[in-house]
Amino acid sequence: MNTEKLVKLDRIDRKILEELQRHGELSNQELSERVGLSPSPCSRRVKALEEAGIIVRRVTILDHKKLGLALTAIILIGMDRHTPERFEAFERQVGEYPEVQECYLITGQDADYMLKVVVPDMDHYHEFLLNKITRIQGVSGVHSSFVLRRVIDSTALPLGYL
Amino acid sequence: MNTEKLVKLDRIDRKILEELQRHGELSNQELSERVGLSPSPCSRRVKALEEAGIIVRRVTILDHKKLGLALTAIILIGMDRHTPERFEAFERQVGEYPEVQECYLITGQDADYMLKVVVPDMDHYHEFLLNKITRIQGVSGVHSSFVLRRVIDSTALPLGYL
DNA sequence: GAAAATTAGCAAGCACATTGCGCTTTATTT
DNA sequence: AAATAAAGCGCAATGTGCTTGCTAATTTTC
Repeated sequence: MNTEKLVKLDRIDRKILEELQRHGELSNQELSERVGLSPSPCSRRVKALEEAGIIVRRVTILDHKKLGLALTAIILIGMDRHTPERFEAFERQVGEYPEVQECYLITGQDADYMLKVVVPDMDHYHEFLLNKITRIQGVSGVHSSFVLRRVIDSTALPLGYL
Repeated sequence: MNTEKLVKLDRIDRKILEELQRHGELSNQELSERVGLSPSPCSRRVKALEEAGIIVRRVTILDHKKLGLALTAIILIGMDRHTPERFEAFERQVGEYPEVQECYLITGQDADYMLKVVVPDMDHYHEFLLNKITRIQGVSGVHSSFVLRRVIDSTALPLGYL
């Protein structure tokens, strides 16, 4: 199984992860200084963390407003029937839409899925909802909320529990 | 103002952003090949995109399961009074908690804030809710949902609208 | 259609990442 | 507790990739 949480992380590994999850642009040289190591063992540790699958990938965060993507919506979706076929079809379809940044199957009586969707404006959102979401088989209830302000928008995990 | 959406992006810029927002680890050399450019102008374009603020930052995505952070919760929170003081205090407090990955002020009658929270397990979640969230002045309603499965978990923006 | 400005490509210099190796430190075993 | 084994750090060298100046070509503007 892939459940190899046997990977032991010491204090320096945690420091490396803490730095990298916020500053992915750091050079190995600067990273090594921040964690109190010389470049070579630092490079080796990062490589090991990648191979262990703890470091999954690197991404670049873009400014949505400057790209004309001003509207972020949170959509709660309920399904009519809770069958595997319904869920599979929904997930396959939703995966085709680049507007969907996040899609989670969640607990709760109100909804089955929570989506985070990014579009230029309300017109485009309306169109997205009508032509894409509500057309998917099995979607029975849809509740939209809109993001007024991004108080916290991070990808960092809490490493204090390790 | 910072509302300089006057930044003109041609086809190559869009290609660069499309690649980088999914593959932040790409070397400039490989990126230049993918977008059909030689290394030097590619490097210059990336630098320009950074200086224009379109590229905000680079981050590293970690595997939460391998780090023993198996529980992700979606929390909808309602406030008793909709005063600026209440909101400011709430946001300041929430910003102190590393478990909170996302916090949005949202529209809707059911809730004022939506939070995405990452913790090791249900025990820790319970503790987090009791000792941290419900202790914040003004929090009146709290509704928790838990992520059963991550269907889509991306940071990529839809660049097709540009 | 001509001039100006922007941008690509080349080459060189430079910085950085990486690998091998000896040494120190930590862990293990008797 | 001593000796041996194992893991990890740092140094130095090599190789790769990034970046900057300059010329040529392309695109844009008047």
